[in-house]
Amino acid sequence: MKEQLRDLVLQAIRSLQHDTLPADLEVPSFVVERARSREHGDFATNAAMLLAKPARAKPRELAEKLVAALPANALVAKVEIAGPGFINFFLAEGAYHAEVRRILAEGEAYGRSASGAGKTVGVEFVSANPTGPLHVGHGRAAAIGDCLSRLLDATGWNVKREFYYNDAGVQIANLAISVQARAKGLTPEDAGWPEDGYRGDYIADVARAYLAGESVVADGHTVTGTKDPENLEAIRQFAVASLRREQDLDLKAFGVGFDVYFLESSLYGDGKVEETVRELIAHGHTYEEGGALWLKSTDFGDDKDRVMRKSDGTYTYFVPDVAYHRSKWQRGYGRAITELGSDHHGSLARVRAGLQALDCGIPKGWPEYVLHQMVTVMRGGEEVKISKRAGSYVTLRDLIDEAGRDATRYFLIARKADSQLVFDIDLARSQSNDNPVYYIQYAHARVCSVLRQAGEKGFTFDQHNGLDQLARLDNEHEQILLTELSKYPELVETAAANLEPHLVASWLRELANAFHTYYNSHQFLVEDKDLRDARLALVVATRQVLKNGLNLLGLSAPESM
RNA sequence: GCGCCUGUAGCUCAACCGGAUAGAGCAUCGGCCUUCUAAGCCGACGGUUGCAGGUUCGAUUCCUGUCGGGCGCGCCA
Repeated sequence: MKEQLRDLVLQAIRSLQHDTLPADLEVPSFVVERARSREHGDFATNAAMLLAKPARAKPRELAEKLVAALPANALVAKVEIAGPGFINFFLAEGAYHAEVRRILAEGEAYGRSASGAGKTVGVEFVSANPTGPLHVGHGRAAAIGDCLSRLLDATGWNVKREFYYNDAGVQIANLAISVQARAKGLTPEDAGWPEDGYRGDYIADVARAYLAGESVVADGHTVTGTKDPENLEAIRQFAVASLRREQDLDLKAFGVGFDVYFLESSLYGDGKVEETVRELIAHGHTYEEGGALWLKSTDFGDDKDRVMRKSDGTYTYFVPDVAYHRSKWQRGYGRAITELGSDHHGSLARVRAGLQALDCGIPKGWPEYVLHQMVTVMRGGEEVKISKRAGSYVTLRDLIDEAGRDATRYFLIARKADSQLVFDIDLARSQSNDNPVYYIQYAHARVCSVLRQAGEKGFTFDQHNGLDQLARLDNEHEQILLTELSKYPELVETAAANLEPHLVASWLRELANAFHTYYNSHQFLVEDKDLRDARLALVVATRQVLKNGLNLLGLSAPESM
């Protein structure tokens, strides 16, 4: 709808171009947007106000001319000029009726578009190292990354979800030592416990399984415990596999999966790290100082130069980071999105600088970053910091077990990524009207219930007739619901373009509200067959859009509650 | 000290990347169930958008300064 109106305005501008408007006019970036109030019609454009200056005319007079030049279109019933020079469009009823037909015809595909044109986008998120269970922050990352992926998929992108992890570095060595200590019967309270050892109970579980000779399947291969507490390498492999598997189980319970699991060690194994370093040197963006190799990242917008190779010969972590992103580029990700906790935002400028220094055609703003702020968990008005299993932090598993998958996902996605988030466990687990998740799902379940009731009352829903009778939908609540439904495609487009999945959450609430209000003021299962079919058509279309929206957030659409 | 994010109703948050009278939920108060699930609906109350300037037809949105909160500033990852 919006696009069609935009085209009309554009045509009007063009037709005025040699007359009222200068011929060499650069058409300003006017917007067509939803009117806030119904008095202002359905859509409004600010075109006249933006053109007023180049045309040296008064906005309202220019608006008059634009309106006169507007081509006729079946969509538009009435056009008005208001305020400082807004042009308000009142749509024909038929425009909304057509939208209902479209919803029922397209079903799950309603709201999908082809704007991504099948191009590939890599979305990296979570990327937790296998040193412990996933925490709330990872949960937020998982929810955001997964919903972003769904949004991009819905707008025609070929999405590759990617999880990158370090299976060989300092942290992993520390993990192995910790498990070994447990295997030898030490506890974190004992004198011989490793200095920076991981103290959570899960370490003891891994040690126990290792000593029992259990087998673990993770990322497609099987690792069996050798039972030998002295074999640190065997312990490392077993521990990494155990924790990877645990994380995968948590992610699966959360409804999140990946296309690619990328191991940092593979970058060393296949020489990609060395290759990246050679490239950087070859392009002259490095220098040696103090026995270390530096990248002149300040040439590319970083605030200081960075050490690549320490004087002990090993690389700093950001080198494999650059090599990894280079690999994404080489694998054909013309677009890449990296979702990170904002505590890592320091790496952003560094990685981009490294990629620019490679001089291999990577665009400046590549990859795009989506950063999320911290999550604090509250219960009974107090902050929760501890989980039994992990010790020092609240795990994603804790939340899923307590509040359920849907509520957890909803609460982690419903806020803008760059604002801090308070996760209220009491609210998330309350099965009451306090909880927005159930509010939305309830709307879906209610439609299902109405259809069941229809059957019990001996009514059969004739959808074809209903679509023919849509003109019978003439009350205010029906108008509001029709309008709300038609916003869905625009919403998906906007949320995807801005990388803001929270917009879907808040809009779904509005749609549910429009439905509940309608439900409370009108009976759907009336004796008048034509009216009944028309209302059922509207309500079934609402159910479809609710379902599509819930699906974008990875939430279930229950048929009864 | 420097950089990034942030400040909107008592609380938790929106506001379609400059638009018209800044919107929801929770909380508080008051209404609506012999009728499709009340996990619902309706109404009331609640605001100098942290503060001060600037840019223009118009600012919660952009710019500058300032105050408060978070995070980051290693030859750690």
